[in-house]
Amino acid sequence: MATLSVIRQAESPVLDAPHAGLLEQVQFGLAVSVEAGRTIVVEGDPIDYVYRILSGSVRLYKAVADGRRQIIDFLGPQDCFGLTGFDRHAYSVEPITDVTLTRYKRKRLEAAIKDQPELGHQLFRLACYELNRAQQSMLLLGRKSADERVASFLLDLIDRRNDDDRKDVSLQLAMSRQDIADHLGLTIETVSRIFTRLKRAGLISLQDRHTVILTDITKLSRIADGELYS
Amino acid sequence: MATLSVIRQAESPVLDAPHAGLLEQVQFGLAVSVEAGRTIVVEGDPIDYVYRILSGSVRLYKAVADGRRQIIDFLGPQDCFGLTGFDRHAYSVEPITDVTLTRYKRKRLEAAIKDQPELGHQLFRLACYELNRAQQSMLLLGRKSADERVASFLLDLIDRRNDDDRKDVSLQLAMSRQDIADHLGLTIETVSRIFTRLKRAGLISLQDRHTVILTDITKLSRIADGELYS
DNA sequence: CGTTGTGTTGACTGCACTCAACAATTGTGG
DNA sequence: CCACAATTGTTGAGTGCAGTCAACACAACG
Repeated sequence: MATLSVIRQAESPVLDAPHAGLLEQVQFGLAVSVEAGRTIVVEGDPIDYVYRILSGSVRLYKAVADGRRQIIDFLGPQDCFGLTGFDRHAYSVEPITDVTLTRYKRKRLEAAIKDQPELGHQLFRLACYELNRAQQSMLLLGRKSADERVASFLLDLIDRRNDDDRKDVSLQLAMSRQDIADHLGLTIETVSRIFTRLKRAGLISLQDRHTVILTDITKLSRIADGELYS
Repeated sequence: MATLSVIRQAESPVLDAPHAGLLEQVQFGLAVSVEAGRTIVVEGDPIDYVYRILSGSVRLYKAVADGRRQIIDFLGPQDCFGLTGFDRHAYSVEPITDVTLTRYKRKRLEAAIKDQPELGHQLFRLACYELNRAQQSMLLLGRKSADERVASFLLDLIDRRNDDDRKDVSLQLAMSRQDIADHLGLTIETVSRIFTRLKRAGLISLQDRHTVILTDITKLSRIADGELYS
């Protein structure tokens, strides 16, 4: 399991992103840090803690025996994970950059819900939000072409970025091409090819490997929604 | 939108399936019936009711502009739907057989949760359960071969069947091959081919088109988990 | 008994995968 | 700081799994 180094008792930052703010009021969180490459939780492990990201990004994934991997989601600052409603983790979690998190003892969190019904309601909303995301991904993985998947992925990143500037169309991809492929049900080669294809078509521009600028969001949206054939 | 004919005020049946029992205590449900082919709710519609199935089966699905369809899940008796945590339906729902449901006014349900925290907790567990299922489907759709998908599907049906007899290995498929295909991200032809392949391999036996008997669950499980190559 | 809908099987195609070489970037030790 | 190695990403050539198109089989139904 993971090696977590304790930094300090949590102090609550303030944000107003979609389902953010969650767990911020909870007093007993403990801040920890994990360096990239280590593991935070493993699929199937008993759930002792629930986590909230302070800085950095992580990937949640499920794996098959022979090494195949499906990345369920990427999470960034203010996002929470480890809450499954059951007593075992449904997925593994690894940092894709160095990460700092606040962790909350599950038992204490469950106790806190009894006193604060509003907290329970927030957790419910969070589960629903993730359910919606997962079901949207099912459509993507089951019925969309490779181009549609990549376009959807880029637009999703733009939408979710809890950034002040809604018009900003530049993205920092913290994750590798392999991660993107494992999230979209593709191979690195296919992802790479589609990036260059979108670039040649003038829909995106690649500054460096991890910086993408969406130069034609309208057309990208059409592709993502299956209204355009590339 | 749907045409629903009111039958009678709900009386609560008693069951102890995984997340069943839910909403049974709620007093104000109204029983309605929908015939196969009609629509119960449409993706994007405002949520006025939450539903619980009394008899029959339904499919939940998302659609793309050009007609492509991803079936999120099939639901049967005692299962609930329409609860998204937001104010619009995330998917469309259609019966695959004639169906009777109890429907609950959303507003009244939300009010009831305030008085009964336990009800809220149950809804949370339900959302988590569906989240787990959706994430499992992401792995299936993103990373599994056609054979693995079909094997997983059949085993999932066996597992979920709230039947007394755990050893029974016969299945009644209420849904069509097209439905199965749209659930597994395949085509009807591929589904059909794999059914006959599994039959020839002696893993299943097809009585008629809608009756499948799993004759080698062990091997099917190996296939589903990617430990076998056909 | 024909008609219509649903499922099966075959022949062929194509999108994304595999394999492989190369390019660019990052990291490491001298 | 450079040289080298290791990692990550890109591009090309060829393959294969699942899709497409098409014909046929079988039920269900009026």
